[in-house]
Amino acid sequence: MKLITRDTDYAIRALVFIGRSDKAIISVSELVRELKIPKPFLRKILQILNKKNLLRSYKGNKGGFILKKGLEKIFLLDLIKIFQGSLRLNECFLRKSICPNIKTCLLKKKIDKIQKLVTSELENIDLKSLFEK
Amino acid sequence: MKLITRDTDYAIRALVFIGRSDKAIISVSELVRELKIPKPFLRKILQILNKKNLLRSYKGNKGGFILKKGLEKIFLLDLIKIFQGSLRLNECFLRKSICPNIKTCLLKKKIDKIQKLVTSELENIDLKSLFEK
DNA sequence: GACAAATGATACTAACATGGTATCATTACA
DNA sequence: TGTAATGATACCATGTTAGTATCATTTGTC
Repeated sequence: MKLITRDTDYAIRALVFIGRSDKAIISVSELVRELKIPKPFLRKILQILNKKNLLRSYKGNKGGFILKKGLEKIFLLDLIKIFQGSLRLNECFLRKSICPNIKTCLLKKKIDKIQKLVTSELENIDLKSLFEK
Repeated sequence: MKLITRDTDYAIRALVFIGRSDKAIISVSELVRELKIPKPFLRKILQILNKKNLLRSYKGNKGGFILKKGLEKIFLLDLIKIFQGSLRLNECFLRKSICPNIKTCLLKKKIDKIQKLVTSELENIDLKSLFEK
């Protein structure tokens, strides 16, 4: 089981690189040189981040991306939601018709508790904290 | 992201049913009637549980399975390990040659902490606790 | 002993998710 | 006007999950 998939991971690294750079605009080509991520894949990821309002893009020659908000305002949970869908650890496999106690199912409740734990951790990790001790 | 896959889920339900039954031996056919799980799939799951020493099997007519240890001694983490491999939330995607700070990577450390949290929860949930308030 | 009903072993398959490519259109700086 | 960038979108490869199919073996019951 993975908590973070590859696209989320790449997104983190790209955002952190952009945020820490002193250049105004960073292009995908530049990111690829630094981060060794396949270019078309990274492009796709940045396009998504652009649509989700974490980046702003500039088209045309000398174009690229800038952060739309500070790294300290971007949280791991945001990125996981974007690339992996909302965190729902507690989905039940048995339909209501089969499992009569879906409302009271203790397994569901216990997993729900774990999910709350994980979520509360992830929503407090911002990207800035990933490179500052 | 799923914390528990379908085979783990089915295994839980089958084990709990066997453990709560007052019959001596439970066959797959019986379980299928009660739990509405596809028979060949459930057979495969029980064969694995047998090999992993959670069940003991009896072949032949009137055969079936019994628990090899009490439900209070079977923990969620055991089953997750059997069907989903060991829980490793913190695997890193970038090779050492690319990511120089693999040893000090803060992301890895933070996810490691979450993994410890989740593990310590899962290893304390036994199957008996799933139907006793 | 024969039959039926069970598990053991194992190979196969279908569907979905993940990780990535490829291509063409559009934009904008120099 | 050329070139280097992003936008949009369709496609593809691989792995994992979920499930089937089949044949062999065992064992209780008549």
